[in-house]
Order: sequence, then structure tokens, then C-alpha cells
Amino acid sequence: MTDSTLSTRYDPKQVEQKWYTRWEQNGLFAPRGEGEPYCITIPPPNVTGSLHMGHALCYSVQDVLGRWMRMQGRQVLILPGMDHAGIATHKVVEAQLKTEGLNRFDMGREAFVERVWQWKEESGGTILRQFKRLGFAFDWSRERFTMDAAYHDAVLDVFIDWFQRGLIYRGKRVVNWDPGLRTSVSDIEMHDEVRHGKLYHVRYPFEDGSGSITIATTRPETMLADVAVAVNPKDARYVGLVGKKVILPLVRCAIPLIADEYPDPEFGTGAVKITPAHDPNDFLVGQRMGLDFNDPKQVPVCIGEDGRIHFPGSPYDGLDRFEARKRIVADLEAEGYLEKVEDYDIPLKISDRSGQVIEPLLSEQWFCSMHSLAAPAIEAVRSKKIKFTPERYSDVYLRWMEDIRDWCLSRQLWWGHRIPIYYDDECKPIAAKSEADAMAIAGGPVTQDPDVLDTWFSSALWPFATLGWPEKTDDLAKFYPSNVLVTARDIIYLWVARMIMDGLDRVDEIPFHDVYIYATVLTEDGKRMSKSLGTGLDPLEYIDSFGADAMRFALLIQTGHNQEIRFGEKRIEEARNFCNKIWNASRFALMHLNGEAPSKIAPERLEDKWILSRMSFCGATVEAALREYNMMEACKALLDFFWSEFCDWYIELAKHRLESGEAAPRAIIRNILDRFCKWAHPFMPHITEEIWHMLPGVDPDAFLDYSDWPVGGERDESAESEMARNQEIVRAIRSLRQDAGITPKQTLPLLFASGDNFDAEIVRSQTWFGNIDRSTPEGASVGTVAEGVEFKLPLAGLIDKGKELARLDREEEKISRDLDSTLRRLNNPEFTHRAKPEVVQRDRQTAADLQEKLAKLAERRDQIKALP
RNA sequence: GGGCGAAUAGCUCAGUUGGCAGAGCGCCUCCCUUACAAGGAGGAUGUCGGGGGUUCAAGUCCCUCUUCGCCCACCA
Repeated sequence: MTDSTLSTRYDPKQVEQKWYTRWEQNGLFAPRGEGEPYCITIPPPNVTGSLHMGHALCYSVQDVLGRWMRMQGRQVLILPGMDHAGIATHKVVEAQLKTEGLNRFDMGREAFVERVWQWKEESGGTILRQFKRLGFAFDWSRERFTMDAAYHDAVLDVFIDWFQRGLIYRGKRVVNWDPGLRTSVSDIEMHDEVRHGKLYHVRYPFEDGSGSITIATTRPETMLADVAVAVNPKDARYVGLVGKKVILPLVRCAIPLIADEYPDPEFGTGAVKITPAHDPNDFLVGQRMGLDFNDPKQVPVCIGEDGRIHFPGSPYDGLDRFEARKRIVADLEAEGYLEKVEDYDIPLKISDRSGQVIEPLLSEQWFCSMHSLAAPAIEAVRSKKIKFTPERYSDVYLRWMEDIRDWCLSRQLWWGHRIPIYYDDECKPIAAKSEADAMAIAGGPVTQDPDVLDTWFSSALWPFATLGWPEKTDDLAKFYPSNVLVTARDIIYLWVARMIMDGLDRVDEIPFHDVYIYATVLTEDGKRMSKSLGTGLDPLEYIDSFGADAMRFALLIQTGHNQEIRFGEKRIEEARNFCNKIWNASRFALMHLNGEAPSKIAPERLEDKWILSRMSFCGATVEAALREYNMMEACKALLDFFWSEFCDWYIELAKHRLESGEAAPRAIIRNILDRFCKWAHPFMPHITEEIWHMLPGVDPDAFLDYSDWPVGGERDESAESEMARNQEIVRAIRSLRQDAGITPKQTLPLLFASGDNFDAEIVRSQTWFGNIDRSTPEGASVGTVAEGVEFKLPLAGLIDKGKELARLDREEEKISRDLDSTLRRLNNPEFTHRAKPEVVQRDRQTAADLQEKLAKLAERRDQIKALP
């Protein structure tokens, strides 16, 4: 019995390493066979560092699905890769440079990009190691990066196509400018924040000397670029004044007082200064005024890309925008223009990328017109061609899509896909795949646009560019559309929506059938996990101390259709304990299997039939849960079955049968371990592979991923209910023993039973009695009634009369309460008439049982009282 | 302002079509019973956030309110 030498504690470290190496060496992760293809192109993590808990969950779910499908004979491709993550990576490397006293502008574009590639190798390597430690069976041979040469080609292809179709256009707009990173960012790359500030009331005198009009502003520094003052045409206070000119204080030039719908008469003074270059709303007013945004005289810009005042000749030139505000306010006050200052909570846009206050800034950018791309993508979700799980997210998606805005594509960065636009000597843009192509078209020298594309432009092609598109590859034909996208809810707009639009537009087919949005992993006390807050947890640390299987299971058992999960060390300890339980139960089983692999399962006793039925139920539950992407339910089914049913009952019942050499429990236990290993394998791949291979009869060269997925579902209802009765009885008698102060170790010779509607062997062995006698004991005894059978144990001399009576009281009280509520229902004719007959029948039975129990309790009370 | 989610045992959370409230952890008692003390047996614990309504019957369905989290929009 070599197996008994196995440690009583499961050691994940060596087991996990051993199997991962073997899986890789045997090429398990690439698609195999001729089964129906199943594909997931994993969300490529950013090469900005290392993976966190959210990643661990995200990819664990995908690994579960992949392994589950593989076991069902599908041809599975889980395609991994990483994202160059333009701004995010750019920022990481810029921060590194800063610590070295360098910056990208001194380095130059080429050297900087080279430096980022170095970082990409480093971060990518870390991430890959983490993936492998978590045990993911992804096809590393097909690993892709969003800046691979072929991928870049796909990006150019889409851009040029859309440019030629007029979907991509260049324009001067007020964009969200991040002065820290010196680039534009999109609408969805920033968040709102309210900060304490001031609302300044500034007097703008009329040119004709007839007094002044007062405007309210939170940003006096932008007045340098004011082009007008606007009032609402319905605002009675200003009727007749519109058309006058006002003098812009400090700048001392004349600007018009205009009427526009935009000012809200209720706010401030009802008069607004209009600065089209530094405010999106003012920009719209400027458009309505018919301004030429290319003419700096008509639309001046007073803040530069670095967030400093750019107003040559003024004393403010070169000042930081916040410093300039102070100076300008001071000057306005000194010159008597400042009417009043109020405290005011200013709603601001903060860049998600740098944390800087977004500066709305007029600049020339590339945009993508979204409406025509969105229409089919809306239809695909509305018609349920693409299904979201949980379903509520399809509404989130649709609402955003129906109100979609044009997308600012260009970023003033160096890390990313450079925009394939070349300008000829007349500054006419030409879209081309290379400089040579562009020159051929231009017939002369060209200059490439310096900007790069928003990183999501390339991410949007992920489901097909990774499969070789625009080439017509075998992979593309076989694996597109992929089956499911597993992702976080915060990138539904950024990524999911765009993949759907791109897929439908460029490949003419949805990119995936299902979208599963998993829960956000929070800390134990409900905080967002974040490195900067110090609340981030590193999965690798937990894997080191608890094992990858425990790590995965701990996350998966909390992941259903919920929106968030709280994760702490407690949860992973529980999962580790489960691994240990699996290990020890298997150890026990192996000690008794004697290396035999009994082929035929012959259920002989009630518990055999029961456990086989429960096993079947477990498999069916796991499968149904997986179909609905409900990891929690699947994990719970596995845990409950294995621990509470198989270990706590079946193994306990099987012990003495194994001792006496019975074949049936051996065969059944082996069968259960085999199936359990299979059903649990997607969730806990290493420990299940290890145990499965220890089972006698398992081909040492086989792997669970390519074994089979047993079908569950056949139930033996009568065995289940009969077993449940016996379990009830066992629990009642154990409780009785405990109450009587008898420890399990004290095996009592005799238990007396009043009937025989129970399985004597189950009850006797599980309540630790030598024998059961179907008569009434003489002398003092304690007893209990369970499932209509009365059990007594003789306790002459041991019984504490007072205690026993108190116990009977408690029991009686509880039964009476139950009986009362049941009778109340039954005595209500409305209930008996209207409720479903089976419900009424069940209640009648319950009432009868309770009454009988009560009678027996009364009888017992008399007996006890009669004792000396 | 609009939308989504959450509120159930001390904590973290399950609760499928309405039919007598569950698990894990924690707590109490007992047990190192030859697979496992990272374990076993037993036990205590609930105005299911508040208030209405529908129903014979509501944690579950409807209305409403409160608190928390998230998303979207707007704001001089």
C-alpha cells in the first residue's frame, strides 16, 4: 500500500509544477481533433506590469470553459496575447524615465519607442509566467501582441478602409486634453470629480461706456481667449443689450454680446463668457456664431498643450494655468472688474490616465464617425445574436450605443500604431500602408502624421486580427466568430462595443456569440483593489502559500451573475481546505482500492444507490451551471457533493464494508473519484489530474483534458428520499447521544427501536451502536422520535432526570410551534380549497407526524417522571 | 437628473417557477474515532432594510421610501 505513504497534507507546489510542465510538453493547449471548434480570444492584458486578482478571475473563467469544452471533444482554441496599451504603457515608461532624470522629448521618438519595447518584453514575460502559474491551458504557440507586424497590418487595413469610406475625418475640435501626458484622450477615458473652488463674477464694461455686464466663471484664466459674452434670448434682463460690444478686461479688446440658447438664466448672472477654444459648450456656441476655427484671430487659444498660458505679450504668458488664475483674479480685482467671489463646487473632468484635470483644448485631431458602424452592432445585440450574461448588461450596451458620439482617434504619443496618413507638399492627407505607397500616390515627398491611434482602435480588431485577418487563414475560417468574450464591465464601451462594430463591419460577422461580464473583485471591506491605494492583492503570493487550484476555486466559487465579490484570505483558506479534503479522501480510497480497477458498478445497498444518484445530480448541476456561466453554482455543487455527501456519509458508511472486502463500495468509490476528477478538473486542473492518475486503471499517458465529460442526470428518487430519512434518524440519535453526554467513542451495545422503517445498518453504524433491538428497554432510558420511529437508549443510573425533562420540554415546544402553524393553515378553508393539492397533502402528513411525535414525547415524559 | 446593482445569522454570501429560511467562516459543547484537527459530531443565532399592496400563502410578485456601491448625462 504505497499510497498510505502520501502526505496527509496536499502539497500543491510540486504537483502543479509537475503537471503544467507535462501538459506543455505534450502540446495539450493547441486545438486538437476534428470536433466542433470552440474559441476564445482572451482579453489581452496590458503590458503595464503584472496581473491582479481581477485578471486571475477573468482568465480562470476562460480556462474553465476551455478545459470543459476540450473534455467534450471540441476543438478548442484559447488564444492568448497582450495589448500594447498605448497611454498606459507610455505612462509607465515615462515614469521610469523620470526617475532616471530623463524625458521622452530629450530622448527622441525612436529611442523612446525602443525603450518601451524593452519594457514590453519585461512586463510580458512576467505576465506569461503568472498565466502559467495559474495553470492556464492557453495556446501559447498562437500568442499575439497588438503591435505584431501582421497585427499592425490589420490595423492599417481598417483605418485606410474607413478613411476611404469617409468614416474617418480630421477636424479642429475641443478635445479632452491631458496636459500631463500631453495628448488627447477620449470621452470614456476620464471621470468626474467635484472639487472646491470659486465662482468669480467679473464685470465686462460696454464699449460705449453705458455701464457693464457681469459674467460668472470658474475659469477666469481662459478669458484671454474669450470671443463673446452670451445671454439667453429669453432673459428679460438683457433684452435690448444684445448686439452691443463689451470690452474684455485685461486684454482690452472689444467682443460682441450675443444671444444664444446655451446660457441658463437661472445660473449666475445669466451672462456667460464664450471661450470656444477651451470649453466644449462654448465651442458649440462658436460654431453657431459661424467662427472659423482655423483662424486664431477669430478663435484664439490661450492655453498650450503643456497646460501653461500661451499668450505672447501678456504678463501671464508661460504661467501654469492654475497660477495664471490667481494672477488674473488679482489683476481683475486691482482694476475693479471683480464684482464678487463665491465658494463653489466645481465639477471637473479628471484624466483616468494621469489624474490631471482635463483641459478642454481646441486642436486638430482624427475622428471616427460612429453612427453607421453602430447601427448593425445595435441590431446584433437587440436581436440576441450576441447575448450578454448577465442579461442586464445588454441594456447598458444598447443605451450607450444608441447615443454614440464620434470617436477621437488620434493620440499625441509615440507608443502605438502610427496613423497611416501622409501629407503631400500641399498638406493633403493620403492614407497608405507605407511611405512608399503614399509617395507613389502623391508623386512626391510626403510626411507622416506624427500621432498614434487610440489603443482601443487596435484592440477592437482582436477577435479577428489574432486569427490572421485580413488574410483568409484557416484559423479565421475555423474559429471566427469566437464563442464567448469574458470580460469586465468597465470596458463594455471601450472595447466590447468596438469589437462588435469592427467585426460586423470588416468581417461581416459578429466577433463572438456570448459576452460574459464577470464580477469586480473588491477587497474584503468592499474597496476597489488598486495598486496605488495599496489594496491590490497579488495572486502569485496566494498561489505560493495556498496553491493555484485553491486560488482559482476561491475566486470561482464566489462568481455567479453578481456584480462584485469581496475577496480575502479567508476565502482562499476555505478553498485550500477543500483541496486538502479531496486529497485525503482520495488517499483513503487509494489505500483500499489495492490497485484494482473494478469495472462494473453494482449498487447493492441503499447508500450505493443514493450516492450514485447524488453524483449524477452533481454532474448535471455543474454542467447546467457552466452553460449559464455560473461558476459559483458549479463550484458549490462540486464542494457539497464531495464533502457533505461523499466524504461525510458515503465514505463513513463504506468503511466497514471495505474492511470486510466488499467489492461494491470499492467500485463505487473509484467511479466517483473518476467522475469527480473530471467534473472538477476545469476548476482545479492540477489536483484533479494528480489524483486521477493515481486511480488504478488510468492510462498514464492520458490527460483529463482529453478524457471525457461524463453526463450526469440519472436520479434514483426513492433511494434519495429513503436515504434522507435515515440521515434524519442518524442525526436525531447523534443529537440524543450528545445530550445524554455520551461521546462517540463510547460505543454502546444496544439501541432500541420501536419500528423498522429504517435501514438498521446505516443507523447502527453511524450512531455508534453495537446492535439494534426492536423492543422496549427495561428501566430508565432516553429517547427520541425521528421519521416516525422511536429510539431509546437504556441509561439506568446515568440519567439526569431534570436535564432530560428540560430537553423534552424544548423538543416539545418546537414541535408544538410547528404543529400550530401547520394546523392553522389546514384549518383555513381558503388554503385547503385553493392551494395545490400536493401542498395540502404534504401539510396533512406533516401535521400527523408532528402529532404522533408529540404523543410519544408525552409518553416519555410520564416514564421519566415515574423514575425514582 | 437618468439607469443598474446591493440590503437575508456576528462576518461573507446562496436562495431556481410564491409553499414551514440555508451554506461557509466565526461562536458554544464534545471528540487527536486507524483519510483528513487545514478534521469529525452536536448546538445556538434571523422583526429576510422600512412601509403599503396582490395572494389561501411573499425573502420571492407589484408600489413606495431609506441606506450603500457602480454607470451615464449636465453644470458658467
